[in-house]
Amino acid sequence: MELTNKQITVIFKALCDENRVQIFRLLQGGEKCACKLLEALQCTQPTLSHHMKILCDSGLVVGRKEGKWMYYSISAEGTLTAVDVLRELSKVSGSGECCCK
Amino acid sequence: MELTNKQITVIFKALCDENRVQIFRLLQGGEKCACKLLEALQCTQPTLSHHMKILCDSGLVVGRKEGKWMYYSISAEGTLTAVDVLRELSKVSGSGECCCK
DNA sequence: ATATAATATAGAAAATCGTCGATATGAAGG
DNA sequence: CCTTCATATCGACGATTTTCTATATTATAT
Repeated sequence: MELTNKQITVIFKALCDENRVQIFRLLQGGEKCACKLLEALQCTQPTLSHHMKILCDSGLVVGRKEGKWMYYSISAEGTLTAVDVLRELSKVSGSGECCCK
Repeated sequence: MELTNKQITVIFKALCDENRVQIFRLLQGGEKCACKLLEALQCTQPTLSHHMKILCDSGLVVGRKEGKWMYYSISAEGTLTAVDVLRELSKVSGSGECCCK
């Protein structure tokens, strides 16, 4: 896959904000319409729209338009990628022949 | 485990910055002294110190003091927790009985 | 066509974050 | 004790992010 450092930050930026984590948890209950999320979220509609854009850009969430409604859900592919990236980053391959003595 | 939304943001904030991802990748080679990281990082020493604090606060990295040197390494426990949190967040348990029709 | 309803975009204010230079802390060596 | 070296903290500044109000877009219904 080989993501750049920049691309990695875009993924994890999605989970850097409390509101977005809360949205994520709401989506664990399955696909939700934007209006349902808005009810739960104590913020204005443009603010929700902004957060949904960041979540979708990260690939962790996908949106689907149906008529005038937007439905959002957790992306199985996106979250798998994120877990992979995190596990890859966690791999330590060296012994750490340090250093300044 | 049961982390709050706030605690989750602290974990992923660690990987929201390109420099910190780069530091993480350097630590994949094993424990490194701060001075080694500084050489690789094109930033000032206070900036590196600031990033290391955020990385340690996230639990993904641990620091060890030895004399006047600080050694940093990837935390196996912290990264496992992070992967767990991410996998837990990715679990969809509902069908999404939506919604506004 | 016009009105209504859901969502997105633009632009600005406020808060947060990343960065720096200056300085403080703490450990080792003369 | 005094100096030197590695790292941490402080205070400031610019950049980015979050949030809002106002407005635009797009789809449905009358």
